[in-house]
Amino acid sequence: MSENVSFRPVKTKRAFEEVCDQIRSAILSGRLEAGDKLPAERELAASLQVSRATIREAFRTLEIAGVLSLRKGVHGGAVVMQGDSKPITQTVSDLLSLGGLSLSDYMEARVCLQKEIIVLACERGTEADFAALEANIDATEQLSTPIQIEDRTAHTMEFYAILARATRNQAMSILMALVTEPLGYYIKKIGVDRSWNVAESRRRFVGHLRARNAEAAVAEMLSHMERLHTYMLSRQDMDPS
Amino acid sequence: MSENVSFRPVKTKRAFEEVCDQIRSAILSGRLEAGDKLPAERELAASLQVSRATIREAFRTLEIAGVLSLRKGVHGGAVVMQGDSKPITQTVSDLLSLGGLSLSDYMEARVCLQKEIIVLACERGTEADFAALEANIDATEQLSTPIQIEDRTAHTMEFYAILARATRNQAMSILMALVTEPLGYYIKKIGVDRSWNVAESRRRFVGHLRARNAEAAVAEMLSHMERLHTYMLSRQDMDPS
DNA sequence: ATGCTGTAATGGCCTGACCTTTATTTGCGG
DNA sequence: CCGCAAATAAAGGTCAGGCCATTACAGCAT
Repeated sequence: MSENVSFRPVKTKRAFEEVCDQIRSAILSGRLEAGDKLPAERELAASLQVSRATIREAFRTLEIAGVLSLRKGVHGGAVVMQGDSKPITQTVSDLLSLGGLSLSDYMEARVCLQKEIIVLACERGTEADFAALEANIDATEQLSTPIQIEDRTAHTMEFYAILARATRNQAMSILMALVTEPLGYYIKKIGVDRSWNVAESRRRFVGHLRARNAEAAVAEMLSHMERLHTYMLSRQDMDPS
Repeated sequence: MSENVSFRPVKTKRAFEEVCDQIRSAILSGRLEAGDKLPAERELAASLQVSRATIREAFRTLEIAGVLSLRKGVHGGAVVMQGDSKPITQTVSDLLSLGGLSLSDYMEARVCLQKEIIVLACERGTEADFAALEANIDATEQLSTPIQIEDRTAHTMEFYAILARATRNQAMSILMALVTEPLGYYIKKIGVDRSWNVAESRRRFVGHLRARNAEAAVAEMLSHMERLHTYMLSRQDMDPS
């Protein structure tokens, strides 16, 4: 049974990682919670007997992970954040730009997830949600000039965020953000399909939601996604122009 | 129309963020790609006219994000990684421990996602996939002592990873990892339900997959998840003992 | 009250040094 | 000539100490 002895990979832990772990475990154990302020860099460095640079690298790590927020000035410092889903989308964006994910896989996953979200949104969405969706469509329609493409993209992403919020499930919102965020990346890369007005499709979509007709809403979304996918595939090997 | 002027939030960009952006845009534009090695810290510091500490903070940021890998020693340095989904799961873990996500929301999202994955796995899974799942079940069954709980958890997570791989969609694998990873967190926190043998349920599940019977597989998974959810709810306010 | 100014605390950044790890090169002995 | 050990060099990891920029607040003047 000598194979059964569980060796674990050698990892010479770097000092700043040790600091990270201590802070993370303090949060896990409840000794620290959202809103709490950590000691100043200089104090922590002294009490943990490491240099300030090490503390800073640890803080940086936790800041990027969305665990801490660093503020300057007197009475500033490192405070424990509420959970934040932004770091996740940055990570997904990195994954895409590194080619770890193909367009087809991404689109398929997006469709699958949205199907589930639509079903939940149909069950639980309120009139306020639907009105917010329509207001978003109206606002998006106003932004038609090429210069406003960034604002327009932001609005489109907001549309999906509102839809996800209608599920009343925060995990769904995070997953939706995850699969929506790459949109910005692709739009920057290959532009938008200006030959088609999506507002009309979205209005029909919201209509189906309001009628609690999940099947029709899914179908509407599917046709939109297929069109989008085709367009993207046709341009994915082109340079941004 | 003075409201239409698009002000943007003041963000005094920190030096290390500027460095990060330059590296990221180098990757985006293709001037850097997976496997490439960046200049040494001291060189980069000189050429960007910032201090080495700033370069290090930038590298740290990108390392946490899974973009770079730092290696010591001569001929070490920062190399651009392939896309890696590990950083994402760490982020999700942080989100959970910060209370940004409730158990119920998490479980519901997990069920929704797995439904879609099961459908795809039923369509595309090969006999090799099913055999791998069964081998995993066998291996998990061997690990029954309390001491082996960590290995057991690892095997369980591997089970879901294999299942996701059967979809032949990498995005699905990432999403699956995302919703599976918190399992380890919860198991550490509230322990496992030892009163029930999951192996049997999993074997039935694989049987349904092999028969390409997605409906039955989903039903089997649902009953497992409901049991798990009930158990977790009943213990989520207890201390780990 | 209002508004300005000074001051202290804190993160952001810099310089320069030394330690640790790692791969190569050197050199000695067989 | 070969092989292994010791020296070397290059790179990340850490440390120490300092200055700058930002911020909040107290106290003063209007």
